[in-house]
Amino acid sequence: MPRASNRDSVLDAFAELLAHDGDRAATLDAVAEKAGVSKGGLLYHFGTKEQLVGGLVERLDDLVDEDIAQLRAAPEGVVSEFLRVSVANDSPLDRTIVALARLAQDQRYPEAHTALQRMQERWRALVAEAVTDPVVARIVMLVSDGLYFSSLLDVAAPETSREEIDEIIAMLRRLDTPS
Amino acid sequence: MPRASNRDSVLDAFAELLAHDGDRAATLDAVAEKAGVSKGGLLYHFGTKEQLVGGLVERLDDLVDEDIAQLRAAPEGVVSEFLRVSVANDSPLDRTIVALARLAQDQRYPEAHTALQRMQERWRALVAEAVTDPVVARIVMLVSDGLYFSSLLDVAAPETSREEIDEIIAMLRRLDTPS
DNA sequence: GTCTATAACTTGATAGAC
DNA sequence: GTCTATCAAGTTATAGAC
Repeated sequence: MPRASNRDSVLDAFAELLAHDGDRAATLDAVAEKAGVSKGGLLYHFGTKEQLVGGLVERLDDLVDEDIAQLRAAPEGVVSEFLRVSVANDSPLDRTIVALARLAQDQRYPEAHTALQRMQERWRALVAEAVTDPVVARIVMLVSDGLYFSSLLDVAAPETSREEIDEIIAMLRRLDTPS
Repeated sequence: MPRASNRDSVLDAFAELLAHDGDRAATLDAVAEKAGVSKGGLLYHFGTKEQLVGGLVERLDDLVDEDIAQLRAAPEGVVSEFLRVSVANDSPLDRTIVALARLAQDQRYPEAHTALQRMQERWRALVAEAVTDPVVARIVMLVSDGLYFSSLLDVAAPETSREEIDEIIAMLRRLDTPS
């Protein structure tokens, strides 16, 4: 598999425009310009906008594969790592999630919606394995969703700091292992 | 103040299209048709789309006033009522929040963004009053955000039921009053 | 593989009749 | 207050040269 191709740059530009400037800013013109190709050049790689979305969906699936593996291997435990990654950090995974979340709110791109559902379900199953109390597991998922809500709208309470996340993790862990 | 005017129907139609079908579906044409007026008629009441957004922002502010009063008066306590209301129930407030959340992701409507921030800050202050532990307060806000994230994307784990919310509330309450 | 040019359509907004 | 045109700008997509 070749790397850093023009195709990849187009996908990068698409994701970044979506995540940073919103759905409406991510026009084919804007994506082409940001990627440094012409619109015709873009449309050679992705014949329609839907195929562009499809490319992003593929990328999400791959990044989630990596993420799940990383969560399983985390020495501190699945929940801690899961919540730490959930706080917006502008990683490739983060950007891809926000980009697809923007698209998922447009009824024209159901694949974006189902891709996010797939991801959510994989996370849910993993957290359910790692946590004893199902209510705690639910809270963990909702806190993670809340963190993504924040990066989607940039509106939730003054961004969650690393220390706050640590405190939240500690409290939820205490909650799952009743003394 | 007159009620059920054409102006109100236009605002209803706008909110419903935004919340149910997304940003792109809420065109002036679609809003006018759903409200049962012509586009010219719509534009008599709201001269630009920005004024239409402004109307929704006003409505949110009013509904949040009511909501805050209701939370303060809740016999079961602020947190319980707050989280119960946060789960999607298609109330006027709920619909208005989702509608403005959709708009807030478009850089053309900063008022939508600031209106949601105002709301969030009022809720945050109220919850901070009612809860002893600041970490618990933060979790409460994030769980609420998570619930709205779910109704925004219709993607989070199989919708939260009334019973689940009750269990979550009970657990968070226990957490705030250490034995 | 990449480009320019342009077609076909949609959207927000204006003009002016009633 | 409400309506019917109509316009100007922007968007996806196609055609065809290089």
